[in-house]
Amino acid sequence: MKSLFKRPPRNRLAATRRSSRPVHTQPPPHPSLAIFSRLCVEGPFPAALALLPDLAAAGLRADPVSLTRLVKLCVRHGTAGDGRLIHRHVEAHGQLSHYSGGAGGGIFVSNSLVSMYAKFGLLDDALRLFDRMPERNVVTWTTVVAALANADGRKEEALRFLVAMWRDGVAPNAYTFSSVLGACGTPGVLAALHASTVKVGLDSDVFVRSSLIDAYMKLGDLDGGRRVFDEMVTRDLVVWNSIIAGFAQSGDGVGAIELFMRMKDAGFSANQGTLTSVLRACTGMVMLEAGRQVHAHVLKYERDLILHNALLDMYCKCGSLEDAEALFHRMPQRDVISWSTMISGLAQNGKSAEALRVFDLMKSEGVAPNRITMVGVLFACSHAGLVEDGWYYFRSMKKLFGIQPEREHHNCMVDLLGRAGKLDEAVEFIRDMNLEPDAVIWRTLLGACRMHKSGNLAAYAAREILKLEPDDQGARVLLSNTYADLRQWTDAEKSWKAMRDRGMKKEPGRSWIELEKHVHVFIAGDLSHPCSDTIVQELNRLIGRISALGYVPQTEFVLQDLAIEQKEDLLKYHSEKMAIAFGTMHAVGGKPIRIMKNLRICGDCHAFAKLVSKSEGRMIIIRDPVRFHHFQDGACSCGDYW
DNA sequence: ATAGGGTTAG
Repeated sequence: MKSLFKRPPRNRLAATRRSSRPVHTQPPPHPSLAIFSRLCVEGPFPAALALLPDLAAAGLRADPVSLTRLVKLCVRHGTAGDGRLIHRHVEAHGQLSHYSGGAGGGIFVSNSLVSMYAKFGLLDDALRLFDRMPERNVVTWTTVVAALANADGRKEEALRFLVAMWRDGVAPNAYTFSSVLGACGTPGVLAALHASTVKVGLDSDVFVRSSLIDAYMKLGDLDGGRRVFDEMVTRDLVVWNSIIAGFAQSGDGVGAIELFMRMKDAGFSANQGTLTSVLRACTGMVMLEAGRQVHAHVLKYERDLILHNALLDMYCKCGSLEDAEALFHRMPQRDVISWSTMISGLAQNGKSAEALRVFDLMKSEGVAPNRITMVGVLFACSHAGLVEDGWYYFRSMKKLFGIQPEREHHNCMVDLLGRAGKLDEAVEFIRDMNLEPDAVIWRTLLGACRMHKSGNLAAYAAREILKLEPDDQGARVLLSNTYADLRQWTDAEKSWKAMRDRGMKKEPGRSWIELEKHVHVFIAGDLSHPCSDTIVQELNRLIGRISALGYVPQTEFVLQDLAIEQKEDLLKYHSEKMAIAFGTMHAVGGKPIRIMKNLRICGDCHAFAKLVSKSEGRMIIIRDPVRFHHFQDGACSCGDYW
């Protein structure tokens, strides 16, 4: 150590040759600085922090290594105030340039301060310091780019900073690319950035790859993500997690689970992130049994809230409220998402009163609701016909919780009023709201009109939808049928022609059912399932049994112009009926039959399921895109109100 | 001194 402070013997060749680095002359540090440095290494750290203002007042500069170490400690302990204190020392007497210049490791200090501000979410402070720095290197730029890419609503800025750094002559590295790829808002930008990574030879970096996969998937380009994944030779766990998450999030639960199996074959074991995505895949496919298996692995991670929330949601969306509630009460911590999940889960499963009780409990525990919580609360009101409560929550959410009602909340209100048969009020609500109504709102109104058989208003809503989305086939079909019902044949003919001209095809109804951890898909009118013959036999048997209970096919649910026999045939092979028949054929023990479908259940299938639950003495649970139907002993949890 | 993957609604 001592030699550091001695001038090197200039005239002795051996000595100069031995040291490859130039040796600087340095005076011994001021005693206060020496104490400060020691405190930064050995602690107590508050004492080191307390010393900073005195050092600055005495015009003394703390050494960069110690300061950087202190900044890191502030980040670790979450003490942003202390971070600011260090920043003040750095800026005292105009010394910022010393702590952000290239030589002597000074820039490490400023970079760590920028990073500190970013980690505390104090982005504007980070940017202010960034602007004041006389020099910036790739780390400085990357820190800011990453912070902007991760903050919501500032993705374009992240891209602008990337361009600016490029122009400033600082080349992005793998850190920069892996951060900025998440900020791509369009396929074009992503393609350009992907090309850049190739050009600078960084596209084989695993961090860059996993970000690429994630970016493609988030933009809905599953094939793009898959291509990057397939091209990889060495994958790590995060890469696997990225692709699995991408599939799970885009609704391909089967694909996600297949990849998960491959991941295990490749010798990786799941971590919390993997399990969360696998649970989401199970949730999407209503794979309760598979989800339960995952639950066994979740037990190791008792403190992981995200994972537990995913598990909770899986039980809710698989219609198993007993499991959901048991888990909810056992969870060591609960955050807004846990509460929101439970509230929506109860509401969707027809337990609105309980959902509102849980909401009260949430408030009494001091957890602040967010806008998604309020969607669940309003949903609960609307599906229980609690018009007054709904109005109350809608009107007071701003004042009570500081949440401004947005589009989704207005939509809930239209649903609330419409469902309750207050169609005029719903229309009035749409007219008076401060937002321009979109197709979603009109579709909600349309649903209410159908429920309450209000033909004229339905046609009005359908026309509004078609103004905004001319290809909405549901609205088009409904409009044609309304005209037909009203015997307005010219209009009906015009509407049918419009459909033919657009070559519109109805999205086929699909139902999924899990059997022994495999998912079987049924498509309306498609008899290509390997067991189709026996399924048709079983369907006939069920129809025979429920006919005795009064079942008559309700052909008005076929929105096509066909002969009655053809309509009956179409009805008979609705996907959920086939799935129910498949379920009753393979029924074991007293387990409910669980089915998920992509469209909302039609009135005929609803009646069918109710009667089958009675004739077969078995519970049937059907999840449609919006809510659940628990059929038991001839009745449904939705109270025939959906 | 800088980086990638996971949860609620519609």
